[in-house]
Amino acid sequence: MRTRFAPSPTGFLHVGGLRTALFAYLIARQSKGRFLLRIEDTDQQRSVEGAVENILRTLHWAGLDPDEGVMMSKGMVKQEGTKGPYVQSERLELYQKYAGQLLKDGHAYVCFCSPERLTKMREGQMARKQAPMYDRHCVHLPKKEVEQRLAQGEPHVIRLLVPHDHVFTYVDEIRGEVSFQGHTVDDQVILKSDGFPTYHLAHVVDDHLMEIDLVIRGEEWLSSTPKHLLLFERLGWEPPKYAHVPLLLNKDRTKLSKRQQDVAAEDYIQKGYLPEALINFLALLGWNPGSKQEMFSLAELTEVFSLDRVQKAGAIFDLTKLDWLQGQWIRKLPIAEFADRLQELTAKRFPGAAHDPHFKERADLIHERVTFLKDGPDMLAFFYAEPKISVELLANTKQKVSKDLLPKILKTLVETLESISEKEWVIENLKEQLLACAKEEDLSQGQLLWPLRAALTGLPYSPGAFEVTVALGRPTTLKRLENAQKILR
RNA sequence: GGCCCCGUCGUCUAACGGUUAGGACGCCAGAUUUUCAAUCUGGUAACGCGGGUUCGAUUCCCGCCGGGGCUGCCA
Repeated sequence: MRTRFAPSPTGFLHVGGLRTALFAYLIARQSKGRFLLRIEDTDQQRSVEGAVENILRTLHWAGLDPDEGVMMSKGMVKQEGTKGPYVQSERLELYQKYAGQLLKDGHAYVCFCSPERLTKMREGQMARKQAPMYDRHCVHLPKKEVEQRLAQGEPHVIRLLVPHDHVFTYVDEIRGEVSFQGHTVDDQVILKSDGFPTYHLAHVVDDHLMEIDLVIRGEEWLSSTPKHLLLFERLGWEPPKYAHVPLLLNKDRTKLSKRQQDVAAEDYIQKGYLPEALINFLALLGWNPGSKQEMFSLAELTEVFSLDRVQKAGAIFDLTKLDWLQGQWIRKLPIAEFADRLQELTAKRFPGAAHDPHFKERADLIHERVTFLKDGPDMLAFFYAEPKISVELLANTKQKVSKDLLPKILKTLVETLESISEKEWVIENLKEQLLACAKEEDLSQGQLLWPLRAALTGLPYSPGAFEVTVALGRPTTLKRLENAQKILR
């Protein structure tokens, strides 16, 4: 199956767009077809510089690289494929040609109405509580007059002539049968006065010429589908299948908007979400596997995805589950990969981390405790910088460590640990010795271990006391305990 | 206003006439524990309303209500 994603380069890639792209990608992959990327830049005003690069980069991040059309190669945007160009502004003659054909066959007509007249017309219709629709003012202009005005270069558009007695019915891949009465469908402009096509004509011409089998797009297009169906019919082409996916919603169930929360995929990248997590989350918004499985890699999705399990209703874009998935995916990262990614990040704060031979073991200590990679450096800070410790931190009510008790505890810790040689400095042994010592001194485990951990890390929470003691090594451990003793005085 | 789409826990969802309406996230409680997480166990919570059809409706039909999308020479 050939599917496509066809964004407008009007800014950053919207998460809803990313989801649509994901679905199209999955269908193409699982049917061993192709996933195309086409740029819909027919609105010159709204095109934004750099938007194409950004869209491509985001798709790449998500693992959804297109295999035909507009793509990225060595950091440069280029087009690949035999059905191009894949940028609509480069296909103008094509649209004009087909618009001319429709005109010639009487399926479309030239309209000279000014924007002012149209506005006035609509206002009148609304005041009369009528549906705003073009009143066909220009439909019956004598052929001669049309030619004459055209020859004089009068601004005009081309409109699709919609037969009012026509009933449009089609079977949507997600919604089933949908139908519209012809008289409720407007004579839409298909070619603008600047010679650019509107979405409607461009979509039909391109998806036919690019041999797209299945159009997956947002639900906002559902009500324009009859126009597209008519265009295919009038051009003598077979229409593709359509799948209108439900919209992503704000908390108040309105269409997801920038006003209420971050909608650019870019925002989520910057917040540190893993592509695996975002993709997994997006897939589960509006689609379900029909099983109890919650975590899906892109490969697994390709395996089991199907449009008939896509929800009809819109889904609120609620991030709580995304955070959970993020935690799941980060813990699922193999330790080597987790360490690699974290090392780079940590080295930016602590250059020493770059060549730390023990980095992997250290990273492993926080693997289960971290949800975002960017929280990692803070959690590893005590390995690369002297921790700031205070009496307030060393004492802890919950652990029943009072300030009065601290000198004794620290002294005990120092004595016990000093008695352990470098060679015996392994977790099992430390555990055995320290626990025995606690018992001897009539201290609870918490009373002994909280000050140890706090003195070593300077943090209210961190990996366990034994793990930290081993990871830091004997000299550093003893030095930090001495420092702790000093601040008591 | 018109047209179209939609309606199960707070959220994402399962169910395709008969279930104690299931799962996940969240939340709450407990377990574990040297802290924080993580992990495990348990709990909380939903079929929008009214009519039909049927022995039986969350499920099928109709109406209402509610929500959304479209209604541009934007996509």
